[in-house]
Amino acid sequence: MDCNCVSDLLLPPVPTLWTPGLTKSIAFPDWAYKPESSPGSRQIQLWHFILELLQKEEYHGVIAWQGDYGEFVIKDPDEVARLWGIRKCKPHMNYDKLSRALRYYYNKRILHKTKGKRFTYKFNFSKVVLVNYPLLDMANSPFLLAQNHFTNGSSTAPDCSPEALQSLFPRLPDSGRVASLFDRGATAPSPEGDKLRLDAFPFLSSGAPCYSKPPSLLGPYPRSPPFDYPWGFNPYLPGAFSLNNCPKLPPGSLYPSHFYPNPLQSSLSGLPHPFSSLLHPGGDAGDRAGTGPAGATNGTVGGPAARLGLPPYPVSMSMGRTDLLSGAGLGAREGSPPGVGGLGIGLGLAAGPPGTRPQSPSERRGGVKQDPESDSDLEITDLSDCSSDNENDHEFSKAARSRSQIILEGKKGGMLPPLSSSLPPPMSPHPLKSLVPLTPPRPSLPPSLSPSLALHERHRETETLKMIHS
DNA sequence: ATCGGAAGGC
DNA sequence: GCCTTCCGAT
Repeated sequence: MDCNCVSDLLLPPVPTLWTPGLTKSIAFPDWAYKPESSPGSRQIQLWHFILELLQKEEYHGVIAWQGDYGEFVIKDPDEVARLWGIRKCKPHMNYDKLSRALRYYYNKRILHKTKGKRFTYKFNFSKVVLVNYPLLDMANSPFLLAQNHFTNGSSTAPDCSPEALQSLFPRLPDSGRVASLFDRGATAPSPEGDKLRLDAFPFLSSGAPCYSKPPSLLGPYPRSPPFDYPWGFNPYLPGAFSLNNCPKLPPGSLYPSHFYPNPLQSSLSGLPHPFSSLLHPGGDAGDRAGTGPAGATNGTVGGPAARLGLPPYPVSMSMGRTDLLSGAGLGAREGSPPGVGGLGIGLGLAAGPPGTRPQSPSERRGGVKQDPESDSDLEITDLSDCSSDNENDHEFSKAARSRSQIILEGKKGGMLPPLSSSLPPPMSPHPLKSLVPLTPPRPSLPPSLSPSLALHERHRETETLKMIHS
């Protein structure tokens, strides 16, 4: 009766942020990567899963960001339900049940329904962000200002209560207290404590303009599988993303111009130093990735947002190897060394050769693809590993598939307008502000191209850490 | 289509 | 705790 869904077993963790060239590790606390950190369950949670789908271009025909920031549309309810059913080994999952689970999130304020719009829901980013910056004192942090930003300016205040936090990460001893951020280190300088504090605040480290790596969601995945990465790089090894340990970029890979925006971005950009400086290092962030403002600014504080696949702009990337639905558990794509996707996701490679677009499940099922079997490595349709409580289980996938309809949109990707409205000035200085050393404008040249710069960064990082610890 | 109560599984 | 399943109501 065991569910041996490979999706929950084989997928490697991925680093939170991926900074081409100037690599920087922004790892969340270990517990955040563990399936057990999901309350009451060691399995993936539905909202994780939804976010996971949302960030994959190949599923944009099924589910995609649309409308307001954080708003998404389930274009193919049956298909989403099917995928969810596969993931959870629930062959009889359907949209009715899935939507019930989504409704379950209403009370938890993780999601809410966009009334009047069919199959349209909206994430409450306060929740999502909190999950990733659990130690932030949202009540006193400028981050809070970002919250109302995502609630359409209306209605309810974000649920930033410690209780709410606990509901998501009950293991947190003292969620929501920024004080704990420092107390912990001062009193019990355990490695864990240090790690927790430092990792929780990427912007305390280097002010490097990080590019957000397409997130793996707070995952159902085990976080320490032996896994071979290309170029001899394993992002999950300690220090893998430290500045003197830059992963080599695959030949021909360039930084995509479409990294994730960050729902916090506009909020943070309105903040006083250090956030603003982190967002616009050197006062010029846009030239780095050759894009507009959204291009290079989302990484540094993009950890939480990116990790969770918050609304992409303008295009999201495939999850590659970490994409269970892409068949990670069923074997890597031929021709790709294992792990290419792992980094490729950050480089926009996993989606396929340049100029190509991964075919969405809907497209595939819809007959666009002639041979549905030929790309079975991209989609898990085999439920044989799942426990079965029904003799007709094998019909499930088929039936669901036949019900699915092709829903293609003219536009690619989940286009979302960047947040344009400005936030009110911060209510109070950020508690971390005084701890962050002023950083000079950063050169735009990625350290990967400049070893001496990398050394410089390393030194700076060290200094920063010293300051924090002192 | 959407909602939420209720019961039950894990 | 987080769904899954079922179902009546709107």
